[in-house]
Amino acid sequence: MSDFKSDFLHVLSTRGFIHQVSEPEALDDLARTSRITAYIGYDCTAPSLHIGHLLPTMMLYWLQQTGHRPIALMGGGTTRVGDPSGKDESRKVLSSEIINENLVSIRKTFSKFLKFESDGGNAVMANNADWLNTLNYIDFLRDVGRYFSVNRMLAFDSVKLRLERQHELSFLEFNYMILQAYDFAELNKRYGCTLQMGGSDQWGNIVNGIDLGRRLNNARLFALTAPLITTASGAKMGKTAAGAVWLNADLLSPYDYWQFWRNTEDGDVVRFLKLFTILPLEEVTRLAALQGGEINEAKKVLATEATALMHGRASAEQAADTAQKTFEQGALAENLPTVEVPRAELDTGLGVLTAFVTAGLVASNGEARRQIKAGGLKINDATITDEKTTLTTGALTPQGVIKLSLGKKKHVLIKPV
RNA sequence: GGGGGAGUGUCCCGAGUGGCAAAGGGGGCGGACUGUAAAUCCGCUGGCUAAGCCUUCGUAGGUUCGAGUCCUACCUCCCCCA
Repeated sequence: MSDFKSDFLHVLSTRGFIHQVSEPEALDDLARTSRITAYIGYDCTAPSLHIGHLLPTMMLYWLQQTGHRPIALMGGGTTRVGDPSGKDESRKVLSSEIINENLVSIRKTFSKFLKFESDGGNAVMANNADWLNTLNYIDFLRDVGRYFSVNRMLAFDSVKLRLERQHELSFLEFNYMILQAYDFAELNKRYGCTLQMGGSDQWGNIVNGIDLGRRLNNARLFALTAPLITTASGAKMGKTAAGAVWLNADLLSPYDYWQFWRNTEDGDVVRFLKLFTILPLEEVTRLAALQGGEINEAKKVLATEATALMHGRASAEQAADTAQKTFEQGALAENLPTVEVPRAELDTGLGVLTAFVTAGLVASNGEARRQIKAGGLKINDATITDEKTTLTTGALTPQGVIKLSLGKKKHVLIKPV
C-alpha cells in the first residue's frame, strides 16, 4: 500500500491514515499530476469538535501540505437530519439556532489546521445548508431520488444494523445518506471536488456520493476512509471521566489536553505520533526505539507536539512545564487549573467537601466523602482523613494558594480573592 | 384495527418471590503495584444539614401497613394477524 507515487497518498499511507481507498491507482495518478480538491463533512451536533474529529482533520491538513485543496464542509443542513451510521439510537433533533451556534464555534478549530483564503491559503469552508435548505421536495425526488435504489440502501450497514437489531430508523434519518451523496455531487459541481474523505463508518455514504456524482455530473469521484481509532486495549478513543476530549480550549484547557496525550498507552504512542503530530517519520522512528520507562519521553513529545498543533507552541510548553513541576519535581506549579474562592470563606473555614465540589474535582459531597474514605483526596499533598477538615488561610502555601488533589493526577489550586 | 411481548439504578447491558436504595456485568473513579502506561488485586460507583431524611424501576392514578413487583388508563418500541 505504501507504493503510492503522489506525495499526498504517500504521506497518508506511511503515517497510517488509510483504511480504504476506491480506485487507488487512479486517485494516485490524479494526485500526482494535478491539484485535487477533497472534502470532509462535519456534524454540528456539539459546540466543539472532539478527538474523534482530529484524525480526518489531519488528513485535510496533509492534503493542503502536499499541494492540494481542502474543503471543510459544515453540516448545517445535514445536522438537521442526523446521521444514523453506527448508532442504535436516533439523534435528538437540534434546533437551527443551536446548530448555527455550534457551527460558528467549530469553525475556529479549522483555522488552526488549514490556511483559508483570508490567510493566503486555498482552503474552503462550505456549509451544506446553503444548498440543502432550499431544496424543493418534488424536484429533488425527480432529479436525485430517481438514482437511489431502496433495495440497495437497505443493504448498507448503517441501515441494515438498525433493521436487524430492530431499532427504529425514521424516514428522516433514512434520507441522510441521500443528502450526503448530494453534498458530494454538489461540491463537485461547485468546486470541482473529486475526493471525499472520512472515518471508516462513512464508506457507504461516500460511495453513494460517488455513484450520484457519476450519474448527475458524469464525474469520476473517489473515496478515502481512515481507520477507526481505538486504544491498544480496545477502548474507543476520546472518552474520559469528564466526557469527550474537546478541541476547543474553553471546553478543555490546553493543560488537560496535554494530559490526555501524556496518558496514552504504551502500545499507542508510535501510532499516535504518526497520526496526531506532524513530526517527521525519522523522528518518530527514533522515538519508537525507546523501551520500558523511556517511552515516557515519547509520550511527552506526543503530548507537546499534539497540543502545540491545537493550542499553539506556547500553551503546549507551558502545559509540559506545569506537568514537569507537578509530577516530576513534586513542586507546586502555578499554572495548574485554578479556582477562585472569596477570602472571607477561608477566614471562617471552608469545609473540605464543599471545597472539592467547588473545585470541580468531585460531583457531590457524597462523592467527596467516599473519596476521602478511599484515601483519594489531598490538601497540599497531604491525604485527608477526616471529612470535617476545614480549609483556612493557614493552609495557604507561600505562593498564596491551596492545592487540592484527586488521586495522583488531578490537581486544582484554590486561590483566595 | 385485533392478538402477544417489552420499557429497571439517566453512562450502557441486565436480574428482580409485595418489605428494595434494588443481584450481576461492563464502563468510570479511588487505593496497592508501576513509568502520570498496560496487566493484576482491593474498595467505591443516587442526593442531603447523614445511626435519620429525600428522590429513583416508561407516564398518571389506584389496591395495600408496605409496590419495580398487583390493578386501571395512557405513552413508546418490537413481533404476529388484518
